[in-house]
Amino acid sequence: MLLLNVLREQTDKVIEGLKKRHFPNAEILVKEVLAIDLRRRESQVELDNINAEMNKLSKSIGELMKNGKKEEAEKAKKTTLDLKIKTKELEIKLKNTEETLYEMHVKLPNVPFEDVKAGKGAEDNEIIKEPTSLPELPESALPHWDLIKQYDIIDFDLGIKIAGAGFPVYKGKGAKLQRALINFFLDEAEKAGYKEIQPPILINKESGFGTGQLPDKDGQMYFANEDELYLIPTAEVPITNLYRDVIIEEKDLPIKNVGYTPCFRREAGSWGAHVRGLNRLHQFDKVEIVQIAHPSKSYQILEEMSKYVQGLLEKLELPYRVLRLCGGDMGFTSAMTYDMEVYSAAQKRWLEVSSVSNFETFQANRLQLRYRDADKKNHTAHTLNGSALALPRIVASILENNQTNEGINIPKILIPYTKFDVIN
RNA sequence: AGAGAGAUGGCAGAGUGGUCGAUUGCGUCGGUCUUGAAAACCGAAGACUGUAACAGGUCCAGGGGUUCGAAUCCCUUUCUCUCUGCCA
Repeated sequence: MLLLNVLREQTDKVIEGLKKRHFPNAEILVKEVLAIDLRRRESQVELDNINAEMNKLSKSIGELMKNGKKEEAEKAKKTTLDLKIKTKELEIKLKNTEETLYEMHVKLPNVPFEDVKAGKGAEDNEIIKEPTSLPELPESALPHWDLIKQYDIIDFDLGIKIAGAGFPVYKGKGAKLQRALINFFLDEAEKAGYKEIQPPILINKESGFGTGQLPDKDGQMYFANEDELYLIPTAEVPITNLYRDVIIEEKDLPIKNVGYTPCFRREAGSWGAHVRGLNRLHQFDKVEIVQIAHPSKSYQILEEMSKYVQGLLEKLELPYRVLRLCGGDMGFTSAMTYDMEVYSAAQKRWLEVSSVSNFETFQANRLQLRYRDADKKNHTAHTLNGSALALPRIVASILENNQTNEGINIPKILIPYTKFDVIN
């Protein structure tokens, strides 16, 4: 959430930023929010003044009662009656104004960082880095949805039987490969200074709001109605919300956490022919890195996180490219995002396997996440996160890129984890 | 799930209708003393909002109510603890 005073003081910058996202009616909306905000403050001041008067009167009534001046006290009581009516009226008015303001305010996405290019969608993303050449497979090469059947390692039909489409069952070496990847990612993160967290995978409304999934993405999360809990779409939600309503000492920044969790996404309306096999699922595994950072360091940290994720892909010997998302393709809460895409040679497609973002203060404002500097002053912290990595597409590209006539070769770095070097 | 008790500042813990934003202890920070430290003593210190700055306002788990006035009384939600039941 953008702070209203930022909106007030940097109106043009905000409008310009939202235009980069091709956010419809940016200018009108921001101006309207500001107008309502002004109204809100006027009502607030009016109410404050009446409250001040009431407080004074109440105090004096107490004083009079104590001194036994009952009649005068009764007289004073009568004068409060008018004030009370006014207070009620103003409170209702203020509440309405606040609600209107909130509804509009909460719909404003984050302002992109200055380096982010304007753009409508995926076609406008900048390619920051890409391989000089792409792997080529023989004509007989199979996409992963055929390979998993051939070697009987991932079973979609069984998943459909017990849950539904998009809930695969991993079997034998398929399950072991998953487990190996998870352990590998967690070990690497630990080496890089991240602290491992195992969070709950159901979260409440407050948490959903804190990281910005609610109200923006309500409907994309599974919801356990009886208990009003959401299944997490990413570990970002519980791990970042660990720091909701927290004031961190400046010297403790940055805070680096990593967590492995299953992730659940309804993916309502986003299904199609191009999302076969492991390309899009309702449930998948992901290791997520999360940092709470000092505002002056957050972009440096974003670069570090991006490099870290690239390092993982290099260790897995997967061809990848790095994109900087344009305004229109970024998530609602992000100020700048790098996407890492792996080339899956049998599908001849780039698959997004990681998204690393700096949210600046957008989440922290919602979370009330602050840090205290040496002068004991509180400031809003910056939050960042990134997938490191999302499993299914990594599995898909390992299967496809490493296939041979004798079987699928396991990347060298993973063999100590899988304890086998080929799937056959 | 049932019965009871409770939720107050970083923590512990007072406060049961009127200068209470809140006694006190611990912890924290500053000072005196000391070569330095400890101890002792003195002092400071919540968050949010608002203003050019003051002022003012809000906050004692969340929401609602009673009252001129609520941390304090009533209703409600959530959570915690104890006992009973059930269960990985």
